[in-house]
Amino acid sequence: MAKSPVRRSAGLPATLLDVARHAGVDKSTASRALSNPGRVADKTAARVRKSAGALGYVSHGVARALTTRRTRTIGAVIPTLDNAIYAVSTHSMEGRLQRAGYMLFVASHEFDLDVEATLVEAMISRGVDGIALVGFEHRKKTFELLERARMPYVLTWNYRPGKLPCVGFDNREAGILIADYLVRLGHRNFGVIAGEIRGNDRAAARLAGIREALARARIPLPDTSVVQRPYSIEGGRDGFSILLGKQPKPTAILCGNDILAIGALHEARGRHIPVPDEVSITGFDDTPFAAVFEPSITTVHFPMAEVGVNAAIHLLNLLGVTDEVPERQLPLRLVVRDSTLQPRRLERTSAHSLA
Amino acid sequence: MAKSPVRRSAGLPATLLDVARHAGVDKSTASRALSNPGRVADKTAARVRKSAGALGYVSHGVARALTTRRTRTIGAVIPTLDNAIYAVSTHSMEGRLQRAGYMLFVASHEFDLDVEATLVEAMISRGVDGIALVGFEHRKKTFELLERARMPYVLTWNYRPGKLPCVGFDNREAGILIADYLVRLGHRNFGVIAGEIRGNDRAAARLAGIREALARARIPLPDTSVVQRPYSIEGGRDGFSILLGKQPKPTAILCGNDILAIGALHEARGRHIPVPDEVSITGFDDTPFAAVFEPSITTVHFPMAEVGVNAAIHLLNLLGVTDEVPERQLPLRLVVRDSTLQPRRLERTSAHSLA
DNA sequence: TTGAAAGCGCTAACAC
DNA sequence: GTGTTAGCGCTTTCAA
Repeated sequence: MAKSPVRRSAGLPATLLDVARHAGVDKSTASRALSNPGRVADKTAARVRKSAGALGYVSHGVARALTTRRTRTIGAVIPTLDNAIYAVSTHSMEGRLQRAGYMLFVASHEFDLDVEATLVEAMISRGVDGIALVGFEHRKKTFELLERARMPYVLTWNYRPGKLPCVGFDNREAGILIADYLVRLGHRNFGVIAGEIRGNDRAAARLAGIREALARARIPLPDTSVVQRPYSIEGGRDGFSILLGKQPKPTAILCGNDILAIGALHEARGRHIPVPDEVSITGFDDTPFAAVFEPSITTVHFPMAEVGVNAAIHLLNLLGVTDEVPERQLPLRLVVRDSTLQPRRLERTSAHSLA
Repeated sequence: MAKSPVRRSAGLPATLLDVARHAGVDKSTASRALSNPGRVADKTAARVRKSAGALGYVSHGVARALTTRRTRTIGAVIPTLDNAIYAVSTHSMEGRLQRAGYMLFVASHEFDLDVEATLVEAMISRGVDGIALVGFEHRKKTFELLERARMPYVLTWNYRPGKLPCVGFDNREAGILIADYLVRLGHRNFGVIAGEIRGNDRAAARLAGIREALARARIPLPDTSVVQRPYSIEGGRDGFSILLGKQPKPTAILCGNDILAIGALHEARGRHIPVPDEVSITGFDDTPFAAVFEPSITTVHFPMAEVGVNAAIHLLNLLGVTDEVPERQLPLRLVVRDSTLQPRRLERTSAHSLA
């Protein structure tokens, strides 16, 4: 007898060779029968399938990948899953990939771009067919790794016209959108509770957009009116307290996302500061909670799920797996709710002028 | 010249052979130098490392996995990432695995256990070293796949004494905890907005716990007082509307999670039904929002992050990567907040009896 | 301490 | 339509 007889007797998982022997064919035929049934006689294919079933054969993707140079695996390197926007976009991305037979690695770097580079290397090493990153800003090393490995990749949650492989929207525009709105309402004193900007070019761009809109309206935004806090309710609370201590008091506080806004709103409630009457508060993201919080939160709607789906499509397209063309620039929408209003002073002024 | 000279010239990623040639050693030496430096002369090791750096060598994990039969990869098959509890536990799990040099596959089955089985097979096929599943209930096929592959696995978000490889808590107890609390407050008419029970044994166990607690107190819970809705704000709103239409009106509504509770609370606010005065509402999970919602929500605290971390430890332990011993049974805690109160009728009754 | 050789399980030419 | 053969890139005995 040759080397290993039917090794399943040893309790080891069945290999293609076991299946082939069981079906009385060569392993190459078994291979074809399983993954390319068209190139094999129907009867043979059926017999092989039956043997595979009988032996509980599960293909050894690692070995297959070594020859095909495809793992049917994508890597998503994200800041964190502990924030709804990345959780939701990663979820929708995975859903689309799953439909295409791809599996997704997910790894978080907690906004540390050096860790990100390490993770990208770890994914390349594991043979992923493509990689999704968040944002435009990455270490030089990250890009080098990607290039050297000729790795298809897509940058998400941000968009810029051109041939950059990205799927998202213009974050600066999002900042302008909401700041403009407040300016038009008549606000002149602003505070900003930014999330962490380091390692987060989207947040930085949003802040830049806010600055730009205010500058155009000749409204100053001193650095002391911009506080950076972690994206948490606590962060929003802190930020609010600090900004409310400034003179002149801001009549509008822009928060880096809805969580921060909720924290700010909660702190305002605790201090019996009426929102929006005394101060307007805004968020970003438009998470489901923004609509049901009391007061409901004015925010910018980000198409979280669409980011993920289109990132998946972009990658699958690059891999030649789909002809579907990704929507690369996704729509942004200002959602006006109850947490914003004209500043009081303005009302008084109007009242005066009317009197 | 042998077969391929320095193939990097072809633009292909460097292989170990390229590194070896560049360093003037055999590839087996290069291999040792890179992954087992102790078994190689320091000078040689240094030279190999330098060559690897110069060529931008990234190890081909797929090929390595074929020989070592280890991919340093874990699979997490979860219901969805679109729910904070799974997002957070998956996040913490990934964090712990990352520290140990493991990478995580994440795949969602949207509460469909047949899909789950497919995903488990896909992961086994990709050679994961271990798998984390959510809950105890799985298709027979899922367990067969796991056994046949001799795959280390852990069941999360649930706990039962014994040697079952699980990390979580007793969901039935969670249900009892909160139902008992409401019973002690004096409630006698209950409504339940359960999340989807199918394919979710945790939710089913929670509901069973609620039923058990009520039965012990001889309080009926007709099937019409239990509605199943998707875990969403909308679901909570719907459920609330339906239950409020019943006679007798429930004085307490238990929701399957905080999201449903928020939906119910929002609907109550829309209908000007005061909570907790007219109806008490509870959740499960204790997500950060439960504390800041108005009214703040009475709920059961689930240690989401701990579930993930300990699942990771459990798996790493099974793989012999760590000696750390996982906490398998995690603590549960009733968190009483402002969305619950004694039922009004009881107040009146007491008033009467006092008069 | 290093090199030579075998082989992990699979696919893909290439013959027949 | 099916079998034969040669690797994919790495680790790992086994010798030297």
